[in-house]
Amino acid sequence: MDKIQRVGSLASVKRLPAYLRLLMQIKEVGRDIVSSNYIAEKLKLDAIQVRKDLATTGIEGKPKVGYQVSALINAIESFLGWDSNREAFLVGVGNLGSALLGYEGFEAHGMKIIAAFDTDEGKIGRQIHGKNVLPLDKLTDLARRMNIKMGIITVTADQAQHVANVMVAGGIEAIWNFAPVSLEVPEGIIAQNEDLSSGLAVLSVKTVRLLDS
Amino acid sequence: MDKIQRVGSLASVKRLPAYLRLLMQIKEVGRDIVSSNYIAEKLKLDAIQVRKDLATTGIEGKPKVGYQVSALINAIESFLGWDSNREAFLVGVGNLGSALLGYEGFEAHGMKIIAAFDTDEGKIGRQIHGKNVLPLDKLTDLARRMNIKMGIITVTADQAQHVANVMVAGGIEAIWNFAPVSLEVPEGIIAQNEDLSSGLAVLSVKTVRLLDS
DNA sequence: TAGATTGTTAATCGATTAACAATC
DNA sequence: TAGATTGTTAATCGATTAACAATC
Repeated sequence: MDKIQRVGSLASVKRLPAYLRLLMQIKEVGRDIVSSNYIAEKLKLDAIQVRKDLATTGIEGKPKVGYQVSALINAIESFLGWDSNREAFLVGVGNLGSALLGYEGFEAHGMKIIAAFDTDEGKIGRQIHGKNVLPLDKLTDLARRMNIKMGIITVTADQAQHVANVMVAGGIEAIWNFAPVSLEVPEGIIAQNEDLSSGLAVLSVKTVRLLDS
Repeated sequence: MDKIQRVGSLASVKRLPAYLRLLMQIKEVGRDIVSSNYIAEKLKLDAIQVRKDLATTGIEGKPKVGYQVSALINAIESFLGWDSNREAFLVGVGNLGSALLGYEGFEAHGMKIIAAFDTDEGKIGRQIHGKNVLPLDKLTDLARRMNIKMGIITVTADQAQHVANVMVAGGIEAIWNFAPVSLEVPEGIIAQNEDLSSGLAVLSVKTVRLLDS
């Protein structure tokens, strides 16, 4: 486990989706071979860094030639697990939750949201972007019966921990959390916090500093 | 400029919103003083790191006592520029764009979305979460006249660069980009990319590795 | 072969963590 | 005063960048 963790830094993993997108475009155009230099230039990264990042996926390029585009795509998708198809439940059908339900790109990322949950009677029973909205208290049982392993949380901060508990009770092992709280989850459960305000903070600071100078 | 950049790492800045949220809660409860240890415990961070992070905002605590909650809140808000009120334009009234238009928390972050733009005739002229949807080709002129300095991009990847160009032409200086592309912007313009697929990649890798072991 | 490109090993840089002095 | 807490200086760790060897 430790060895696997060490292979490929977290920062590398975060850049992989950008590589993947670029490679898809390159493939679309019909090119078979690509160099780290080309990728670096397009994504405004360092070529050495590109090679290091790609190496984490296990792919090998050919000196003087470059990387084979489709092999690279496969390697990245496989490394990320995006070639499989994991089913997910989403909880919290507010603005953001609805937006995620409507986003069609997730299937290309190996994830399919198959149902949504909420506690609001006005939302339960409706369909949003073709997905049924079910009562939250059905989640635990359904997740167990359908063997769902992934959950997405788009409720408010004060409800998020409760929702996480419900998910864990249902056997969900990976939680993508958009609520601005850090969740308490048992050992072995993975929680990834997606905090939009962090990004806004960075932008704000850069803006403030720019205007200062 | 270099000196200012060095003060406070990017990683520190990203954690500041979490401190701010916790401090708001603490203030709500009526507590006036807080220690770095308490904050660290609540947010599952290291106390030394908390003190380092807080120091970047310029605040000083008192040995043996701790930090004054309201002073800390003010310091963080001021450091981030969240005590001011910047007006922003949003472009791309799809699922995500609509969600952001409906998010009421931005005003607490010093940002107010005052209008939305799109190229879809079916959306132009409508209101979404109380905000008018205007034609994109009005943006440049309006941004100039209203002195708007911040833009949010929630269009698809292929449209994002064009929208960025339009924003820059309108005098917008800070762009919060949710499209999965890295934007080309002139010197002096700040573009912050918010790439959700990076987060999903991290979660995916952790999941894959977990299931492997 | 020569040149271009990969991949590895070493050096640098930045961020986190540790040790400890300062102080209310 | 003594103990608790901040703040600073040093050490460690991880990630990026540089140098260079390997190779098609």
